[in-house]
Amino acid sequence: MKLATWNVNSLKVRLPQVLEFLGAHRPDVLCLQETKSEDAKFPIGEINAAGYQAVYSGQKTYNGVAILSPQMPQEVTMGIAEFEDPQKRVISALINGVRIICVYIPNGESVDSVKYGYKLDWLRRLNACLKDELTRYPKLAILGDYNIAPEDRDVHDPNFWTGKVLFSEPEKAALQDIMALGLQDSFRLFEQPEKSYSWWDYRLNGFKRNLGLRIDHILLSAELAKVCRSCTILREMRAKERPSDHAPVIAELVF
DNA sequence: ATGGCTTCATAGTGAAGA
Repeated sequence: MKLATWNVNSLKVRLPQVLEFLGAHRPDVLCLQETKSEDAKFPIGEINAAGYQAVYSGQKTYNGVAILSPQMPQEVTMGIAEFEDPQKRVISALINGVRIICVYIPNGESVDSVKYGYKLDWLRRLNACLKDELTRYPKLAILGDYNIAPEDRDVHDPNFWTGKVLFSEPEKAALQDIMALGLQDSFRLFEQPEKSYSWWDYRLNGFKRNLGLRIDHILLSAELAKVCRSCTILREMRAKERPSDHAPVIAELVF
């Protein structure tokens, strides 16, 4: 079973690349973030024509998440339980007996921004929600754009990024608290190339100079980590014409 | 080594992303 995640930075703009990706990799699950698409404008026809079903929760201009699968997703829920949030950042579903949670964690803007406080509060609420999901679904995968680089090796210049948003201690601690629920970073279950990142700034030739951060993750419950055989960042998608600033990440599970 | 892209909503600029 192949599980993938990709922040597409506008599904409307990236739809041709998404369809190409589905054809090339045939994932069983593809989680999308930053669709920036109202539900009424979601390109369901093109996705169905590619052999995929989709569930989605979007809004105009900002945010927006979706789960694509050849099978119709079951037990679909939107958002975080018991948390009223107008921003469309979470969608969950059961696919093939695996609970899939697609997340677009807030960016935070900067550590002195009100959005940073929202991000930390949001992470606490996600933690509580995941704790509950784990009790109900031992086979749990949380995929998405976390907007947090977990360790020094996930950042092109740790000195530059120390204390900055995406790499500040409270953010890293919040991610560790989530992993302490019993979740593993699938990417680090395997040997990986040095300087592996999933996002590169559009500015300053960030991709060509590999000035990146690894902020897109696939976290797996113990039961799924046991059967995970690979996890790969598909950086070639970032090298295409008119790319998203994020590359997809894909993990393979063998039951 | 972050003002220096890209996208969206709009009709010339501004917000937001990371």
